Amino acid sequence: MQNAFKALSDPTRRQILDLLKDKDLTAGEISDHFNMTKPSISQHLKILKHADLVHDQKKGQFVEYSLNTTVFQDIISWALDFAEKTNLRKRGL
Amino acid sequence: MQNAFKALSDPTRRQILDLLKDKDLTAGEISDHFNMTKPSISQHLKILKHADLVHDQKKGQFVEYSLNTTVFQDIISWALDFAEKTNLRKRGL
DNA sequence: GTATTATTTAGTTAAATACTTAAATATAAG
DNA sequence: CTTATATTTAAGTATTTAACTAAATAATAC
Repeated sequence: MQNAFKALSDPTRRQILDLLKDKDLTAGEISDHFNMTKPSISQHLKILKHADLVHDQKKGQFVEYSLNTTVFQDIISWALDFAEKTNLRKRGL
Repeated sequence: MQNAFKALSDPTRRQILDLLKDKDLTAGEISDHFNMTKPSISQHLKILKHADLVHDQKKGQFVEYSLNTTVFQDIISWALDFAEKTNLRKRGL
């Protein structure tokens, strides 16, 4: 999860994740959604992959990207811990 | 929530949040936990405050910082949406 | 008021980041 | 095997970021 927050700090990468939430897409399909060169998007995909936020699979000459939900679940646990612990403490429990 | 991910991308700021999870602390008490100058910590606190992750309150000559859980709750909703939606879709529902 | 302590602001610098273009790799098609 | 398409890697550059020191602000104590 160390790299996840870094990866999530960029708006382009969060947009990519939003696209992948609805359906799996190839690198080219993803880059079609942005006013940015393919190499730039490729870099972003590399960072998302390294943060385990996406998974990639070769499909012939294409590379299809999909969301990996495990880190999202880690983030939920992390944030829940803050919200619960803090709110309990503030009520003096 | 736009600024929250940016704020969370820095390890020092996440450590500050970890400290505040256990108890409210003044700016000076926070900086005591780091090998870093007070101005540097002050900048980090400013960023956390601007991202609504912490709240500050003047206590005499001190400034006491505490966690604000609202953005953590937003993050939980955000991540839940990814995890749920994606997992349902992958099961063909 | 003057000095002391707590914190923030301003200005500077080094390192990291997000782009770009050009070249490399890999698969597919003729 | 040559050409075309999809994607990534490499190299360079401009912007952003995270740190520092020095100075400013604010509250307390004498």
